[in-house]
Amino acid sequence: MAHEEHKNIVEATKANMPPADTLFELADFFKVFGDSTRIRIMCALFRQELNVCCIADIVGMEQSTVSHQLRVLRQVNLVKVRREGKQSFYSLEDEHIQKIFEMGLEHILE
Amino acid sequence: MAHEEHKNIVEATKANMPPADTLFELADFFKVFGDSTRIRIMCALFRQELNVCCIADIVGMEQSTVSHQLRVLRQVNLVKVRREGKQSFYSLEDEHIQKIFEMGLEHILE
DNA sequence: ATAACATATGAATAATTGTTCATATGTTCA
DNA sequence: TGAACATATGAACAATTATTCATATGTTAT
Repeated sequence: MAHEEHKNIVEATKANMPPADTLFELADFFKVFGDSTRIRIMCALFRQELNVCCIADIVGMEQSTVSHQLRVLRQVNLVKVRREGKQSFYSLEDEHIQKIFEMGLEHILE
Repeated sequence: MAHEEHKNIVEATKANMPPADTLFELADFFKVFGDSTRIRIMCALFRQELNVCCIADIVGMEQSTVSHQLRVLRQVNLVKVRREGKQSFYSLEDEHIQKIFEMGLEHILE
């Protein structure tokens, strides 16, 4: 490839990309979907809100593990908490989640 | 919460979830989106196919790094290669990618 | 055949991250 | 107040992973 042409393509492409920090944020967001424990937690929450020990039972992991991961999910606004007495009920925060899930499933089931 | 009720919710939720291995696959798929270098590579490929050194220039990383990450993207069928002489031209394999991107952006820009 | 170029790959390193154990915090009820 | 329960959190460890350097492979043109 000619040197000039290369340069042009590079510059034009760069100019059309979202700002770098947006893309970093985006990667951080998807990172949250990249763990099977978190995926299973979100999936469990599709039907209804659940408290922590139910979630732990469903995904078959320690309560502590689940608590840690719920914090991660909360930090990126994917789930929210509702405190009721001793229990914390978690639910999905965002309707994008189900759509993102579906797209991912469509891809891997091809 | 009563012990019985807990058990019922747990069982009902488990029964309605996709099989565990599907969810593991799903997590592995999203893991690929969870790295900013790969995100930037995919983003660069939205406009047109590109060869490896163009991509390296655009994302500002070593050719080697980009090659490694392109392999990852190829392994999960997110990009494909077309060889032309000395060069390898990469392009997006799947139209889901742009939609998944958009959903992620919608979420973080809220 | 050899030089020049483009890409791929293996090994090593550094950094990130998921899980667990132990324990702290917070809530309810006797 | 104290016991029992639900959840959160800190520290430690193991495992994964992204990047780089060095080099191998493959292609073109002289």
